[in-house]
Amino acid sequence: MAREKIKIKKIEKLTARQVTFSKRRRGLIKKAQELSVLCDADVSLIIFSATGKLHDFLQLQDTLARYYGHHSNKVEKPVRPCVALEIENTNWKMLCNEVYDQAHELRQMKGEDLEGLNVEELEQLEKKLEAGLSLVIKTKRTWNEINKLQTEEAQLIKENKQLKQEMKMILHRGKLVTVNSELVNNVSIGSSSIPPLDDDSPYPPSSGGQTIRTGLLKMNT
Amino acid sequence: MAREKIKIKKIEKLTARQVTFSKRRRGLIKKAQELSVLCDADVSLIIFSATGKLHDFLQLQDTLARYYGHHSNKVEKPVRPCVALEIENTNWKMLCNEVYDQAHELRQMKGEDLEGLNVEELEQLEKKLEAGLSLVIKTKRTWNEINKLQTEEAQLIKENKQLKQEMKMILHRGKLVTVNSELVNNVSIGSSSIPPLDDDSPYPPSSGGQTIRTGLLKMNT
DNA sequence: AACTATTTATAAGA
DNA sequence: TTCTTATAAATAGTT
Repeated sequence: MAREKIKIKKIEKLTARQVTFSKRRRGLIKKAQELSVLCDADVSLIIFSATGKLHDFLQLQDTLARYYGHHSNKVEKPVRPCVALEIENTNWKMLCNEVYDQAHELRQMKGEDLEGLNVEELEQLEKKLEAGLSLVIKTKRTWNEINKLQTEEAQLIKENKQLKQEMKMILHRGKLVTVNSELVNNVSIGSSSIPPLDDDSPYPPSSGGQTIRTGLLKMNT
Repeated sequence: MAREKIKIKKIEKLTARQVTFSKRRRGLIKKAQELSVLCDADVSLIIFSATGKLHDFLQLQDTLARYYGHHSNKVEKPVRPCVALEIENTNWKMLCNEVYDQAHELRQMKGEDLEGLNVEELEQLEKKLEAGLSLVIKTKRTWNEINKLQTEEAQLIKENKQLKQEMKMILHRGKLVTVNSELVNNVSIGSSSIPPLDDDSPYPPSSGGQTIRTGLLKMNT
């Protein structure tokens, strides 16, 4: 707005940027004050410089209306540096940095953005990926083992049920001969080498998954 | 600032005040945007109208967008009072979620936090890691190849120099016999299968590194 | 920090 | 609200 028209884009030269920041900040504050007074509006303005320093925290309405009542239109700036806000802003920027760093690491682990790395760095990355991969493969193997055991278990349960059924048949035939109902209910024959069997299997297939999850958790902690 | 100079005090006439509010609000927002862009500053502007019912909440130059290089010119976000704070909160939470998700993905790529994954998910993870690893290995191989070539090149240059030296010796002896100076200077003997050699090697070792960097960049783009 | 040629914002009117 | 325009205000480059 003077001498030459400028493009609204970041001023590259540091000193020029600082000067412009200083000038325009004053102008912006003045405009904000005027708006608040002229139109009875509550205007707050929070300006952080590029370095993250809080420059102005203005709550204009109340104080300034009074101010203008006393001193016509000379402009002052009630700067109230607010530590809480500065901390908030710092947190925000730190979080942004964290997002950026993580995104970069992720991309590199996915084989992207490798241009800037030398052989040593690439080898480190390779080792990191291999370490991760080996743990994943190990975990997968564990799972496969578990699944295999689950299948075998299911097979055993099935076989057990069949055996139990056969057992009952045999005992039933015995009952027909001896007419001893107590022996049938308890399914226990003293001299038999076959262990007792119930309808409630000690390895219910439905609860198998949960048991295994717990087991896996233990294995990995 | 026009037609007539005005005193900076509350405009009594309601309609005039509303008109001025509308105009100056736009101007203020524009100035705030310009400051944020020109000087790389974070500028927030909160404008409550006199009634307190309307307000503008502006967070200019979204920090995250800057980090990711997005050009989302968030010019104006006119929202209701409670919504403004919610937006801030939402932004924060979204960023936190992003950090969390990325951290989790990273940990899993490093072989941690695998408890919750089933075989399918583990296989996906394995594939992801293998893909990344293969790219890293490929890049490393390229580098090793380049390093090998560099070494060989250096060796060849050394040998060439020795050969050249020997050649000169031979020619020098020849000169002593035939007294033919032109042959010595041009270092070219018609019947010889050895190509001419200069002091200026076509592969200077000093520029080798730079050449290779360029090549690698091309390979990765 | 001050100066000043220009650009920009805007008060009043339509 | 929007447009116009005369004028006030802001400011980019310079000193």
